[in-house]
Amino acid sequence: MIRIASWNVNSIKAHIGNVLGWLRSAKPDVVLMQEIKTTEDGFPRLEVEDLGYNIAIAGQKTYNGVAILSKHPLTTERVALPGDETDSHARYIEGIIEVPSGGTSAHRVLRVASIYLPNGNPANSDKFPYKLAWMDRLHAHAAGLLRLEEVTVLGGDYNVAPTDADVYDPEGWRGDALCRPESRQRLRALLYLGYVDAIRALHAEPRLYTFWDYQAGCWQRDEGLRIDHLLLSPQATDLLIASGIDREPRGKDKPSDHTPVWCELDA
DNA sequence: ATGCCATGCTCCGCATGA
Repeated sequence: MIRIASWNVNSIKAHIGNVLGWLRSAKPDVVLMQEIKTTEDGFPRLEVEDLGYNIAIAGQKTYNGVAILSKHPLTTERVALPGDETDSHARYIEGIIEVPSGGTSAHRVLRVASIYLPNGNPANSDKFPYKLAWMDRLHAHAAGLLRLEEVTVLGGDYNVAPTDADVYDPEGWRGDALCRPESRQRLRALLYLGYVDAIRALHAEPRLYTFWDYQAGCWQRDEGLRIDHLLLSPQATDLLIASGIDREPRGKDKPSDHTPVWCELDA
């Protein structure tokens, strides 16, 4: 059994206490982390390694930045999404994890990516076409990964609420880049390739959110959005046992505005 | 209609976020 989580921590340095506390209690085997907001030299590597994690980082000063944490051996495959050499944002890192299987020296290969998809707001600015182009690049790369027929998890902050059921106030968010039809169409296109949303595969209940704005008491009113996702390849979907959203970190003092989403694979 | 709150840096006002 392997537990894989994705969490936008909104600055690893500002929230390291909450992150370490959650790692200790939730004990995920793999963490796909977004918005670390630091270069590799500013990442609190020793504190995380002390909890038994290997670390792979694609860092950036001030903004963005993604990482992979793994209790099992981890190899970095790429630190950028292919398709645009001029894109300097640290929004993608992909790695290979060797998961021990059985009592022998055999292992199963797990491929994971930590994704921080562009927000895209305001939707009438050049940030929106950047988001859509980024999603097109992700589609092309994700299609290539499917041809490998591996156990693959593409997890992260997709900055897209798939349907109105994933938004507390669909009408109010209608024109937002997180909910625009162009964004949702591209997220659906990833699913049509063959990837499965680990939450929706197992949960039909309403008000499943992963993000609550800091403002206007959104957390206290449970006014959130589901924008963090774990997309599973068919080979990973075959192993899917459980999934969920861990709301506890969002209720702590000085929290990230996102909370972890997780799944368990029978691997 | 706007700000609300929070992050980091050209660090006390700004850009960015969702």
